[in-house]
Amino acid sequence: MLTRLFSDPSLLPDVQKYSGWADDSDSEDSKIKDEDHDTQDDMDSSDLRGDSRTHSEHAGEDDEDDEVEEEDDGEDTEGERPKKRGPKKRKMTQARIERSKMRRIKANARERTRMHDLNSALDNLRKVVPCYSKTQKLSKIETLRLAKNYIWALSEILRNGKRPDLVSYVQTLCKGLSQPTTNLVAGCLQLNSRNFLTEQQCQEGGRYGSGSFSMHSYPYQCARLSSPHCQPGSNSHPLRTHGYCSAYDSLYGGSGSPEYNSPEYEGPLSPPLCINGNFSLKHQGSASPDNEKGYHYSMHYSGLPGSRSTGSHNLVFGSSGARSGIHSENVLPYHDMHLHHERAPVYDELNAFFHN
DNA sequence: TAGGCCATCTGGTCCT
DNA sequence: AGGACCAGATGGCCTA
Repeated sequence: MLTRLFSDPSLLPDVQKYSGWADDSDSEDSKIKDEDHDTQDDMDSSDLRGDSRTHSEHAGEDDEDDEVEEEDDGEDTEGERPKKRGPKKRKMTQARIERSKMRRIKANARERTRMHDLNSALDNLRKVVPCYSKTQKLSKIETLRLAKNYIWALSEILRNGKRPDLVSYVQTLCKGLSQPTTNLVAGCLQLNSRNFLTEQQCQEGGRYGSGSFSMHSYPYQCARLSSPHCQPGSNSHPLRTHGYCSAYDSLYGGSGSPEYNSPEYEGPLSPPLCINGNFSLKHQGSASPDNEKGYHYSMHYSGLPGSRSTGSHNLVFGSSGARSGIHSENVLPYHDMHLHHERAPVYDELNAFFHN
């Protein structure tokens, strides 16, 4: 058991702590370590963790050490006080202490991997919201807020069946975001944040600074920046020379700037939008656990008014690609869209739809 | 230096 | 019984 633990890197931090490997002498860890070494023989569980043990710790004990400690200190004799109920305290033998430590070590390792999984899922989310940078990541809370706003914005687009104006689109995206994140989104969408700050954000502006926005200050780029059209210097647009590619422009075919309306611009969607409601994520060949799980996201807009049929055009939004006229094979999974930078046919349809 | 963000540990609770 | 999930505590790192 111990051999397996020591050979498992994920368990090392705890193993180090409980084995006295940690060299941070005044840390909490070392306190626990010292206690362990000082009072192992007659130590109660509270010596190990500072309070009572959990039920699971009781549960892990064998019959071999079911010695029961003397009930309190003899105060409740002769019926002066009712006898305490519940399981009697068991003496902490050396073996029990060791088992307790091992349970804690394993639980810590599980918790670490759980949090790592959560963080990798959050990283995947960062890649599909409008602002993505490997170098300067959005914080967790801002990622969630932006994702919520983005979903809402896309839902509104589908519900209304028409493209919103840039300002309201960005306003939706930035609702509830901090000023720095608002600036970042503005950077991605090529807007000066002063142009679209909500009234509330303007009132709160003092918290985050002047509200001014500098393209040069935030190296955020859209998820599809590696596309030739998003590469710095790929054309003369000053924003592009700084490496920015507008998600809005990608989505709407470049309405934000006249030059983007030129036919040769084939800016890809960023982040990916899948019209038939199925959104598949395949990841790059990492060994992340997410890969093995084969995420498949489904978004159903059928409940939204007008989402089934949007009037003058023939697009029907629903979970069934066959019914919608957009076949599922026409929709590249996220992996393909991000790695190969090819336009899926559905993008043309989408752009045509928004250009009507 | 204060505040924000994050990773980790920990104990409690719930579920299978 | 053991694992998943959660929230609180703590300390480190970074930035304005």
